[in-house]
Amino acid sequence: MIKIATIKDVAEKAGVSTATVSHVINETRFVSESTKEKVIQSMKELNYKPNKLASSLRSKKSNIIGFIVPDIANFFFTGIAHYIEKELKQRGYSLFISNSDENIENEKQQFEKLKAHFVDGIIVAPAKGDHSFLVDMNKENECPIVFIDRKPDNIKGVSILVDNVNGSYKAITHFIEKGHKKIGIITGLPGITSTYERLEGYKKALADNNIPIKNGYIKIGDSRFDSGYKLTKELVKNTDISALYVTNNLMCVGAMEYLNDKDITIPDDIAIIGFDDYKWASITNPPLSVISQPIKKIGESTVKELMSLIRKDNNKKININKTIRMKTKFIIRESC
Amino acid sequence: MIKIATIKDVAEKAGVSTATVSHVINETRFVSESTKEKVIQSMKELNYKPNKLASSLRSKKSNIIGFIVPDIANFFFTGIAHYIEKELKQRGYSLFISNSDENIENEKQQFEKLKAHFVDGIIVAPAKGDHSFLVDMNKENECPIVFIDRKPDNIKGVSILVDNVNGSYKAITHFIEKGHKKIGIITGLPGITSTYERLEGYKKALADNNIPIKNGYIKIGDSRFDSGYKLTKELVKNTDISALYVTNNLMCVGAMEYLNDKDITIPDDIAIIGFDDYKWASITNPPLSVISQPIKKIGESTVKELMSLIRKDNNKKININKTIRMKTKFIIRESC
DNA sequence: CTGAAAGCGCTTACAG
DNA sequence: CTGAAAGCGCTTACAG
Repeated sequence: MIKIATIKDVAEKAGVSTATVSHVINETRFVSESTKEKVIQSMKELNYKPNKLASSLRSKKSNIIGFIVPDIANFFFTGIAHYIEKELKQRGYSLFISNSDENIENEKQQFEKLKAHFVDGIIVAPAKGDHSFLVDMNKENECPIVFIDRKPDNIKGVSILVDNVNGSYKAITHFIEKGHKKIGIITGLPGITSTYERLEGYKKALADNNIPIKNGYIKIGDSRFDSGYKLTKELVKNTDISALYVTNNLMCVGAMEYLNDKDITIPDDIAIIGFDDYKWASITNPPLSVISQPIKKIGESTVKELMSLIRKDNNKKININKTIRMKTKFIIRESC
Repeated sequence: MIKIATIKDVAEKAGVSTATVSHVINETRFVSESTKEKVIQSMKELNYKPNKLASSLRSKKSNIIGFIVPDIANFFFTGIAHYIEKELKQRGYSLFISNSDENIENEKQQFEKLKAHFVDGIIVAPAKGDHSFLVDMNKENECPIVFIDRKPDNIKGVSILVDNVNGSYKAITHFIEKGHKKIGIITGLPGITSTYERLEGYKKALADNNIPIKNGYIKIGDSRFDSGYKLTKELVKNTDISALYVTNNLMCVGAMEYLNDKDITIPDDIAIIGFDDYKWASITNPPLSVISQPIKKIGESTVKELMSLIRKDNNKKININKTIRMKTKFIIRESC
């Protein structure tokens, strides 16, 4: 274990002060060419790497952005993460992703950990639950936050969401146009804005077409594969639905698996529309129609908003309340 | 922006030294009940949260583990990440995931960033390229590393891999038993051990069955959807294969999409076997046969090995060289 | 054009 | 049983 070089070592070797070394590294004040050269030379010889931790401790900046996802195994979030990371990199930031597992306690811990490391901003798809801890946090230690996919109740902030109501509306209207009247829905976790909104769109489309809303057709899932399977089974056994709308990708796979298992033909016996598009949605049996979210645009827009928050001075940030809605697209394949 | 409480504030309020507060927090030496109570009370009143950054700077420990994945949008890695995070959490660690995008320069940067934040260990699926920077890094600043999925050339360390050769062997043998002799393969990125090994298994199975290896049947991909599509097209147009083995999940989706697009029936016209199992592999047209990796076990085993490295004293770590091979499973569905 | 020095918020030998 | 103080490796007003 060789001693690792510090800024002091570099300063001594170059015969300058640590201040000068620091300014050479960060380009934070003018340094004459000749001393600059000496410093750079010394850094090379010592193989010096600035310790970011110490630097963050002092400057309260890290060039790191945190992204708290509710499910690291959900393609939707990792797809967005991919684009966020790309955008961030261009601007000199790194992205650290962590997984709350849809648990507000985990999420809170991760917020604290991230803040303790002086991340310059946090992107979060908030789990269900009371987020009032955020206002306390931000009182003490301002850190820009952007909400994504959903937003917490009663908390101001900027959110990048999708036109969930309209997305559902398009799907259900399509079913109706095809003659369906008995349309089931499997929603995501309750207590999340996107769940609520997607259900709203379903109800609105039915109401606008004078089709009564039947509670038996509405199933509340947990966004995982298994509940998609199980709830589809319940709908098939207990109701006479001819169409099914599943508002989350993993549950939709579960739904299709059940229908395939039971040799229920899609779309002839039951038509189906899912949420979120993926490469594999084209090769399912039959190819799946979906309401698709613009993950690239979501990623880009998220970074853009975050950057503008980071650049603003602290006083202005607290009261920003802004919701951006991105457009969903209805991709019709063969399942409906 | 309220002033955030520090350990000094707590110490003053409680009428003790910062040393005592620190020891109460970390339980690092005995503190009498009465003073302990005073300290805890003061912490509560001030809503004190220890600054982990400062603590890490001093103690060189963070309770954070870094995970560098080569593709954040690949279900295989995020599936593993899910289990790693779960295991780590039980042991009091947090997981920060970052994405190298199969680029060694990115990976190196992320290593540095992670180390600069005194992560207690790093898990990495190394990108293609020269990893000698790792030995320099570890000379200066020892940090346990576990390699996963692949391992870098000429670098000692512990690796959690899968029996790739055998996995391929099983797939190809199955094809041969079904009467196939013209078997194509699409591999992942060159320069990665798993790619090499999976190709080896393919060649070995052919050789053991006295089937000549034809270079025209071997296509080198880049692990992404598009190359799966494109290379399948090339194989179909330029060769007479009756079976296709795709050694990566995203490329396999591309391959199936091409075959479906061209109405080439699976498995009658061309049989297909993929790598990695997913929920959606059961609902493709037809359901996909795959060589499945035990992602849960991989995650668990990775954390176990990492923990034992963290606990060992530094001198012993450097020379550890150990490879663990997990078993793949051949899941036969209807595509072969 | 550059330096001396305080300070970020902790931990930890040393001392009693 | 506890404290005074050095120090982790940086940044940054202040001063000249």
